[in-house]
Amino acid sequence: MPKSAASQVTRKPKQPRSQASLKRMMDAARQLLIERGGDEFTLQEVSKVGEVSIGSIYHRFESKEDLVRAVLGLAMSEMAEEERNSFVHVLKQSDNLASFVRAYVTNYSEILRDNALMLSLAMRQASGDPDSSREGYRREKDTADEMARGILHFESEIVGDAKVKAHLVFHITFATLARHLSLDSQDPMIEQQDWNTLVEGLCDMIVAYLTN
Amino acid sequence: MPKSAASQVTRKPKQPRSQASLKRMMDAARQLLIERGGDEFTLQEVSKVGEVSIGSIYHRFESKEDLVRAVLGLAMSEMAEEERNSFVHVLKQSDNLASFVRAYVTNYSEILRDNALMLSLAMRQASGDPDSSREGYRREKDTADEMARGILHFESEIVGDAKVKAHLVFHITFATLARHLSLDSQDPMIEQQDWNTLVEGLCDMIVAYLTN
Amino acid sequence: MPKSAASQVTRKPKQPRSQASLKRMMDAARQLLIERGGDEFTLQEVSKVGEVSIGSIYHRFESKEDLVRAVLGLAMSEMAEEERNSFVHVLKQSDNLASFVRAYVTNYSEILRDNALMLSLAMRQASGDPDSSREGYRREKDTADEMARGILHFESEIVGDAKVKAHLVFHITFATLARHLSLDSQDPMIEQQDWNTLVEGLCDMIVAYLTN
Amino acid sequence: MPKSAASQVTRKPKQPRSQASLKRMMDAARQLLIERGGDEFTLQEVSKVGEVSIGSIYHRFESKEDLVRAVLGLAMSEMAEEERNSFVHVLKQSDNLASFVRAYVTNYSEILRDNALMLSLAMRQASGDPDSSREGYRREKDTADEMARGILHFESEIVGDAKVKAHLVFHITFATLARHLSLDSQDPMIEQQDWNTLVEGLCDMIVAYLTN
DNA sequence: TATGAATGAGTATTCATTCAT
DNA sequence: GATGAATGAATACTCATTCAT
Repeated sequence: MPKSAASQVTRKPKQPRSQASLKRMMDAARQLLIERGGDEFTLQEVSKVGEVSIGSIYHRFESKEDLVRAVLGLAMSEMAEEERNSFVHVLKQSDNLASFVRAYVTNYSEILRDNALMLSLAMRQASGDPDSSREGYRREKDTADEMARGILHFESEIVGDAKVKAHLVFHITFATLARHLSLDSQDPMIEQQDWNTLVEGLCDMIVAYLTN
Repeated sequence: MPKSAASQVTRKPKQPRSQASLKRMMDAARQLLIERGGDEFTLQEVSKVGEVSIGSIYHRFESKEDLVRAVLGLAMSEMAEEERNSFVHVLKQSDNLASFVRAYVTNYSEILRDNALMLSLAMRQASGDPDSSREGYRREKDTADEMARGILHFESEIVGDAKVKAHLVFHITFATLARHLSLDSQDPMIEQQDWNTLVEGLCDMIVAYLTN
Repeated sequence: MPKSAASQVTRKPKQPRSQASLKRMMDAARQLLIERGGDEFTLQEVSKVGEVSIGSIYHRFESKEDLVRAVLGLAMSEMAEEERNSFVHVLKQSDNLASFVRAYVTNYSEILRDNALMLSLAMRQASGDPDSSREGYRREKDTADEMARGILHFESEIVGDAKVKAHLVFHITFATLARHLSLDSQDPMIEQQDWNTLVEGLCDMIVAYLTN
Repeated sequence: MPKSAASQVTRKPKQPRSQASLKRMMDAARQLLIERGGDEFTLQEVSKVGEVSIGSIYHRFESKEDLVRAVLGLAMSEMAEEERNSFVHVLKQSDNLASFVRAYVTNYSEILRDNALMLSLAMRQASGDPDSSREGYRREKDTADEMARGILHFESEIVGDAKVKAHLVFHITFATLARHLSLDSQDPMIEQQDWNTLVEGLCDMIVAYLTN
């Protein structure tokens, strides 16, 4: 069971009333984060939207940055959870390397797409905040390990060092998808058509690489 | 011959004195941009470092943002110029697809690495500024076209639609390299060892994709 | 009972501490307004003189202009109150039209004279600020109505349409007095001698007009 | 013949080219003064609109304020000239006091109305600028003297000290008309209907005063 | 004389954070 | 614990005026 990311930066309230207020302020912050496409909101606004006093926010978080970090961390946690669930599902249905890769990349790209805004904010946050950066790397590594484990199920089809290749594949996959999603969070991103072409090409490339 | 990017946002001064002052303010801004890793500097500082009055800055640029845009645009222009020069060189020395890809990716990754900070700033700028975004897309497309032209020199070795594959290859190359450089500009990035592994793996993947 | 003009532009604080701070900032602003003969003062100065933080000012008012508007509005309110009090007094002591007119104009001119600076500032404010303008018109109309009511006490002495004449008389009275006070707020205005002549002549003219 | 007001604050250029440039800058300033309803324009704008260099402006005027003063002074001069012309005309056609007063006030009010904006700017200018203030008083006195001379043509009809009464009449006339014009320069002023009522009432009052 | 680039002092406003109630 | 009024440092931008060319 994933531990709440918020717990890492917050005094955990025991009272239900306090838990509700913590939820309200984080929800408000998330909402504003999405609306504004960044942290260009004031704590006054969080206070208003979430119906929490500013003092309460400072009772839970040491700074505005802390609050934002917690919200993004939680979002990333939830995304990781989605990934794990999706992964189990994908693995069950795949009986060869090509179909696994295709299924995995497709699913993963959808998850990234759904979380594009929060992800890009978390990545922006990471540059410049060593803690977030480390956290991000850790999470990315977890996912990479997982994908590698999946690929290794089909080790017999792979030519060369399966482990090394698997990790490389993940990094390239993530970089490519992330870039084409997060390059810009408000534009319509890439056209659906191009997106499909990109994903398919990427899969072909991966399979070619692993099996040659 | 590439036209200075600055010319697109600036009244071009004819006087040598003015040109010098324009250069001083842009240099100062670039220096501060690098030192601070972002636009967290004041115009007072630009004024001091560049020995230009604040009024002069506003005489040339409509806003601080404009100044930053111009500096980043110029840096991107210069990088594009480097790319073009490098490309000619690379093409001359390569007599098969594998060696071209290897040489190109290696050279390109070095150029990106040298310009990592400015590039990441430009990318950050692009998200949220449609104009910069468009400009960035245009530039990326130019480079993609160029790389594709290079790959097509070895069309005979390629299996499938060379043109489509070539463009895909560029996008994946750029995404992978950019991500591993720009994700964070102040950390020591990736270790040199890992970096070499990444670049080599990427090349193998590309070649495998193109020739299968 | 007149409602404080300030209440119309300000969040009314319930706490005594806050009320005190609101009073301090308005007093400071009024003082500076008078000292400088206009709004050529900075909020830094208000902050210093009134011993209130700049933030507090912005907590109460949306802008410097708003603060000035509130101070002038309050001053005009107070002046209107003075007028009302004076009017009752004047009416009691007068037993014929001539003596009423003389008493009224004299008293009114003294009130205007005492408030000359704030009045001229409010008039300046009104030009260019529709809200203030409307407010000014309303106030002027109220006073005109009142004076007309006074004159109508002596309707039997009046030749022609008493109501119409009464309003005209007020407008001419106000214009004449205001002009000779506000034309310039720092100069020694008109000499006392001339002023007396003016007021007397004005009264004569009014009486002649009403009774012919 | 009226001496140009500008001559009092300006070095007079002998060259026709210079005269043209002086005219251009004053015209530009007048235009901007009218457009903006005040001196809220920059010398850059004067420079652009009038196609004169900023240096040229400073060659003719010591400061922006000086330029504005000159433009307003010129406008006031022209208005005075209009008044004089109108006065001669009015006097010729009038054969009794009442008709003279009526004609004079009507004409005068039209002149004021046509010059309302420049007049109100000049009055604003005067408060706070002793020189302009004195100039304004002088001009007003000239007009007062003139009107008094007119009234004295019908001395036989007047009861009391004609001279004293005449001056008072002028001041009250001017104050009333000026106030109802300049109170606000952008609003539609007073309705035409009210305006006519005001002017007629004023005339009646004056005649009643003079003949009783 | 004419030009217009350069100067830089001056100021309203924002908002994270504190702390008295 | 909760509240939200108070704090005040920090900063982009304007524009009259000067003066080198």
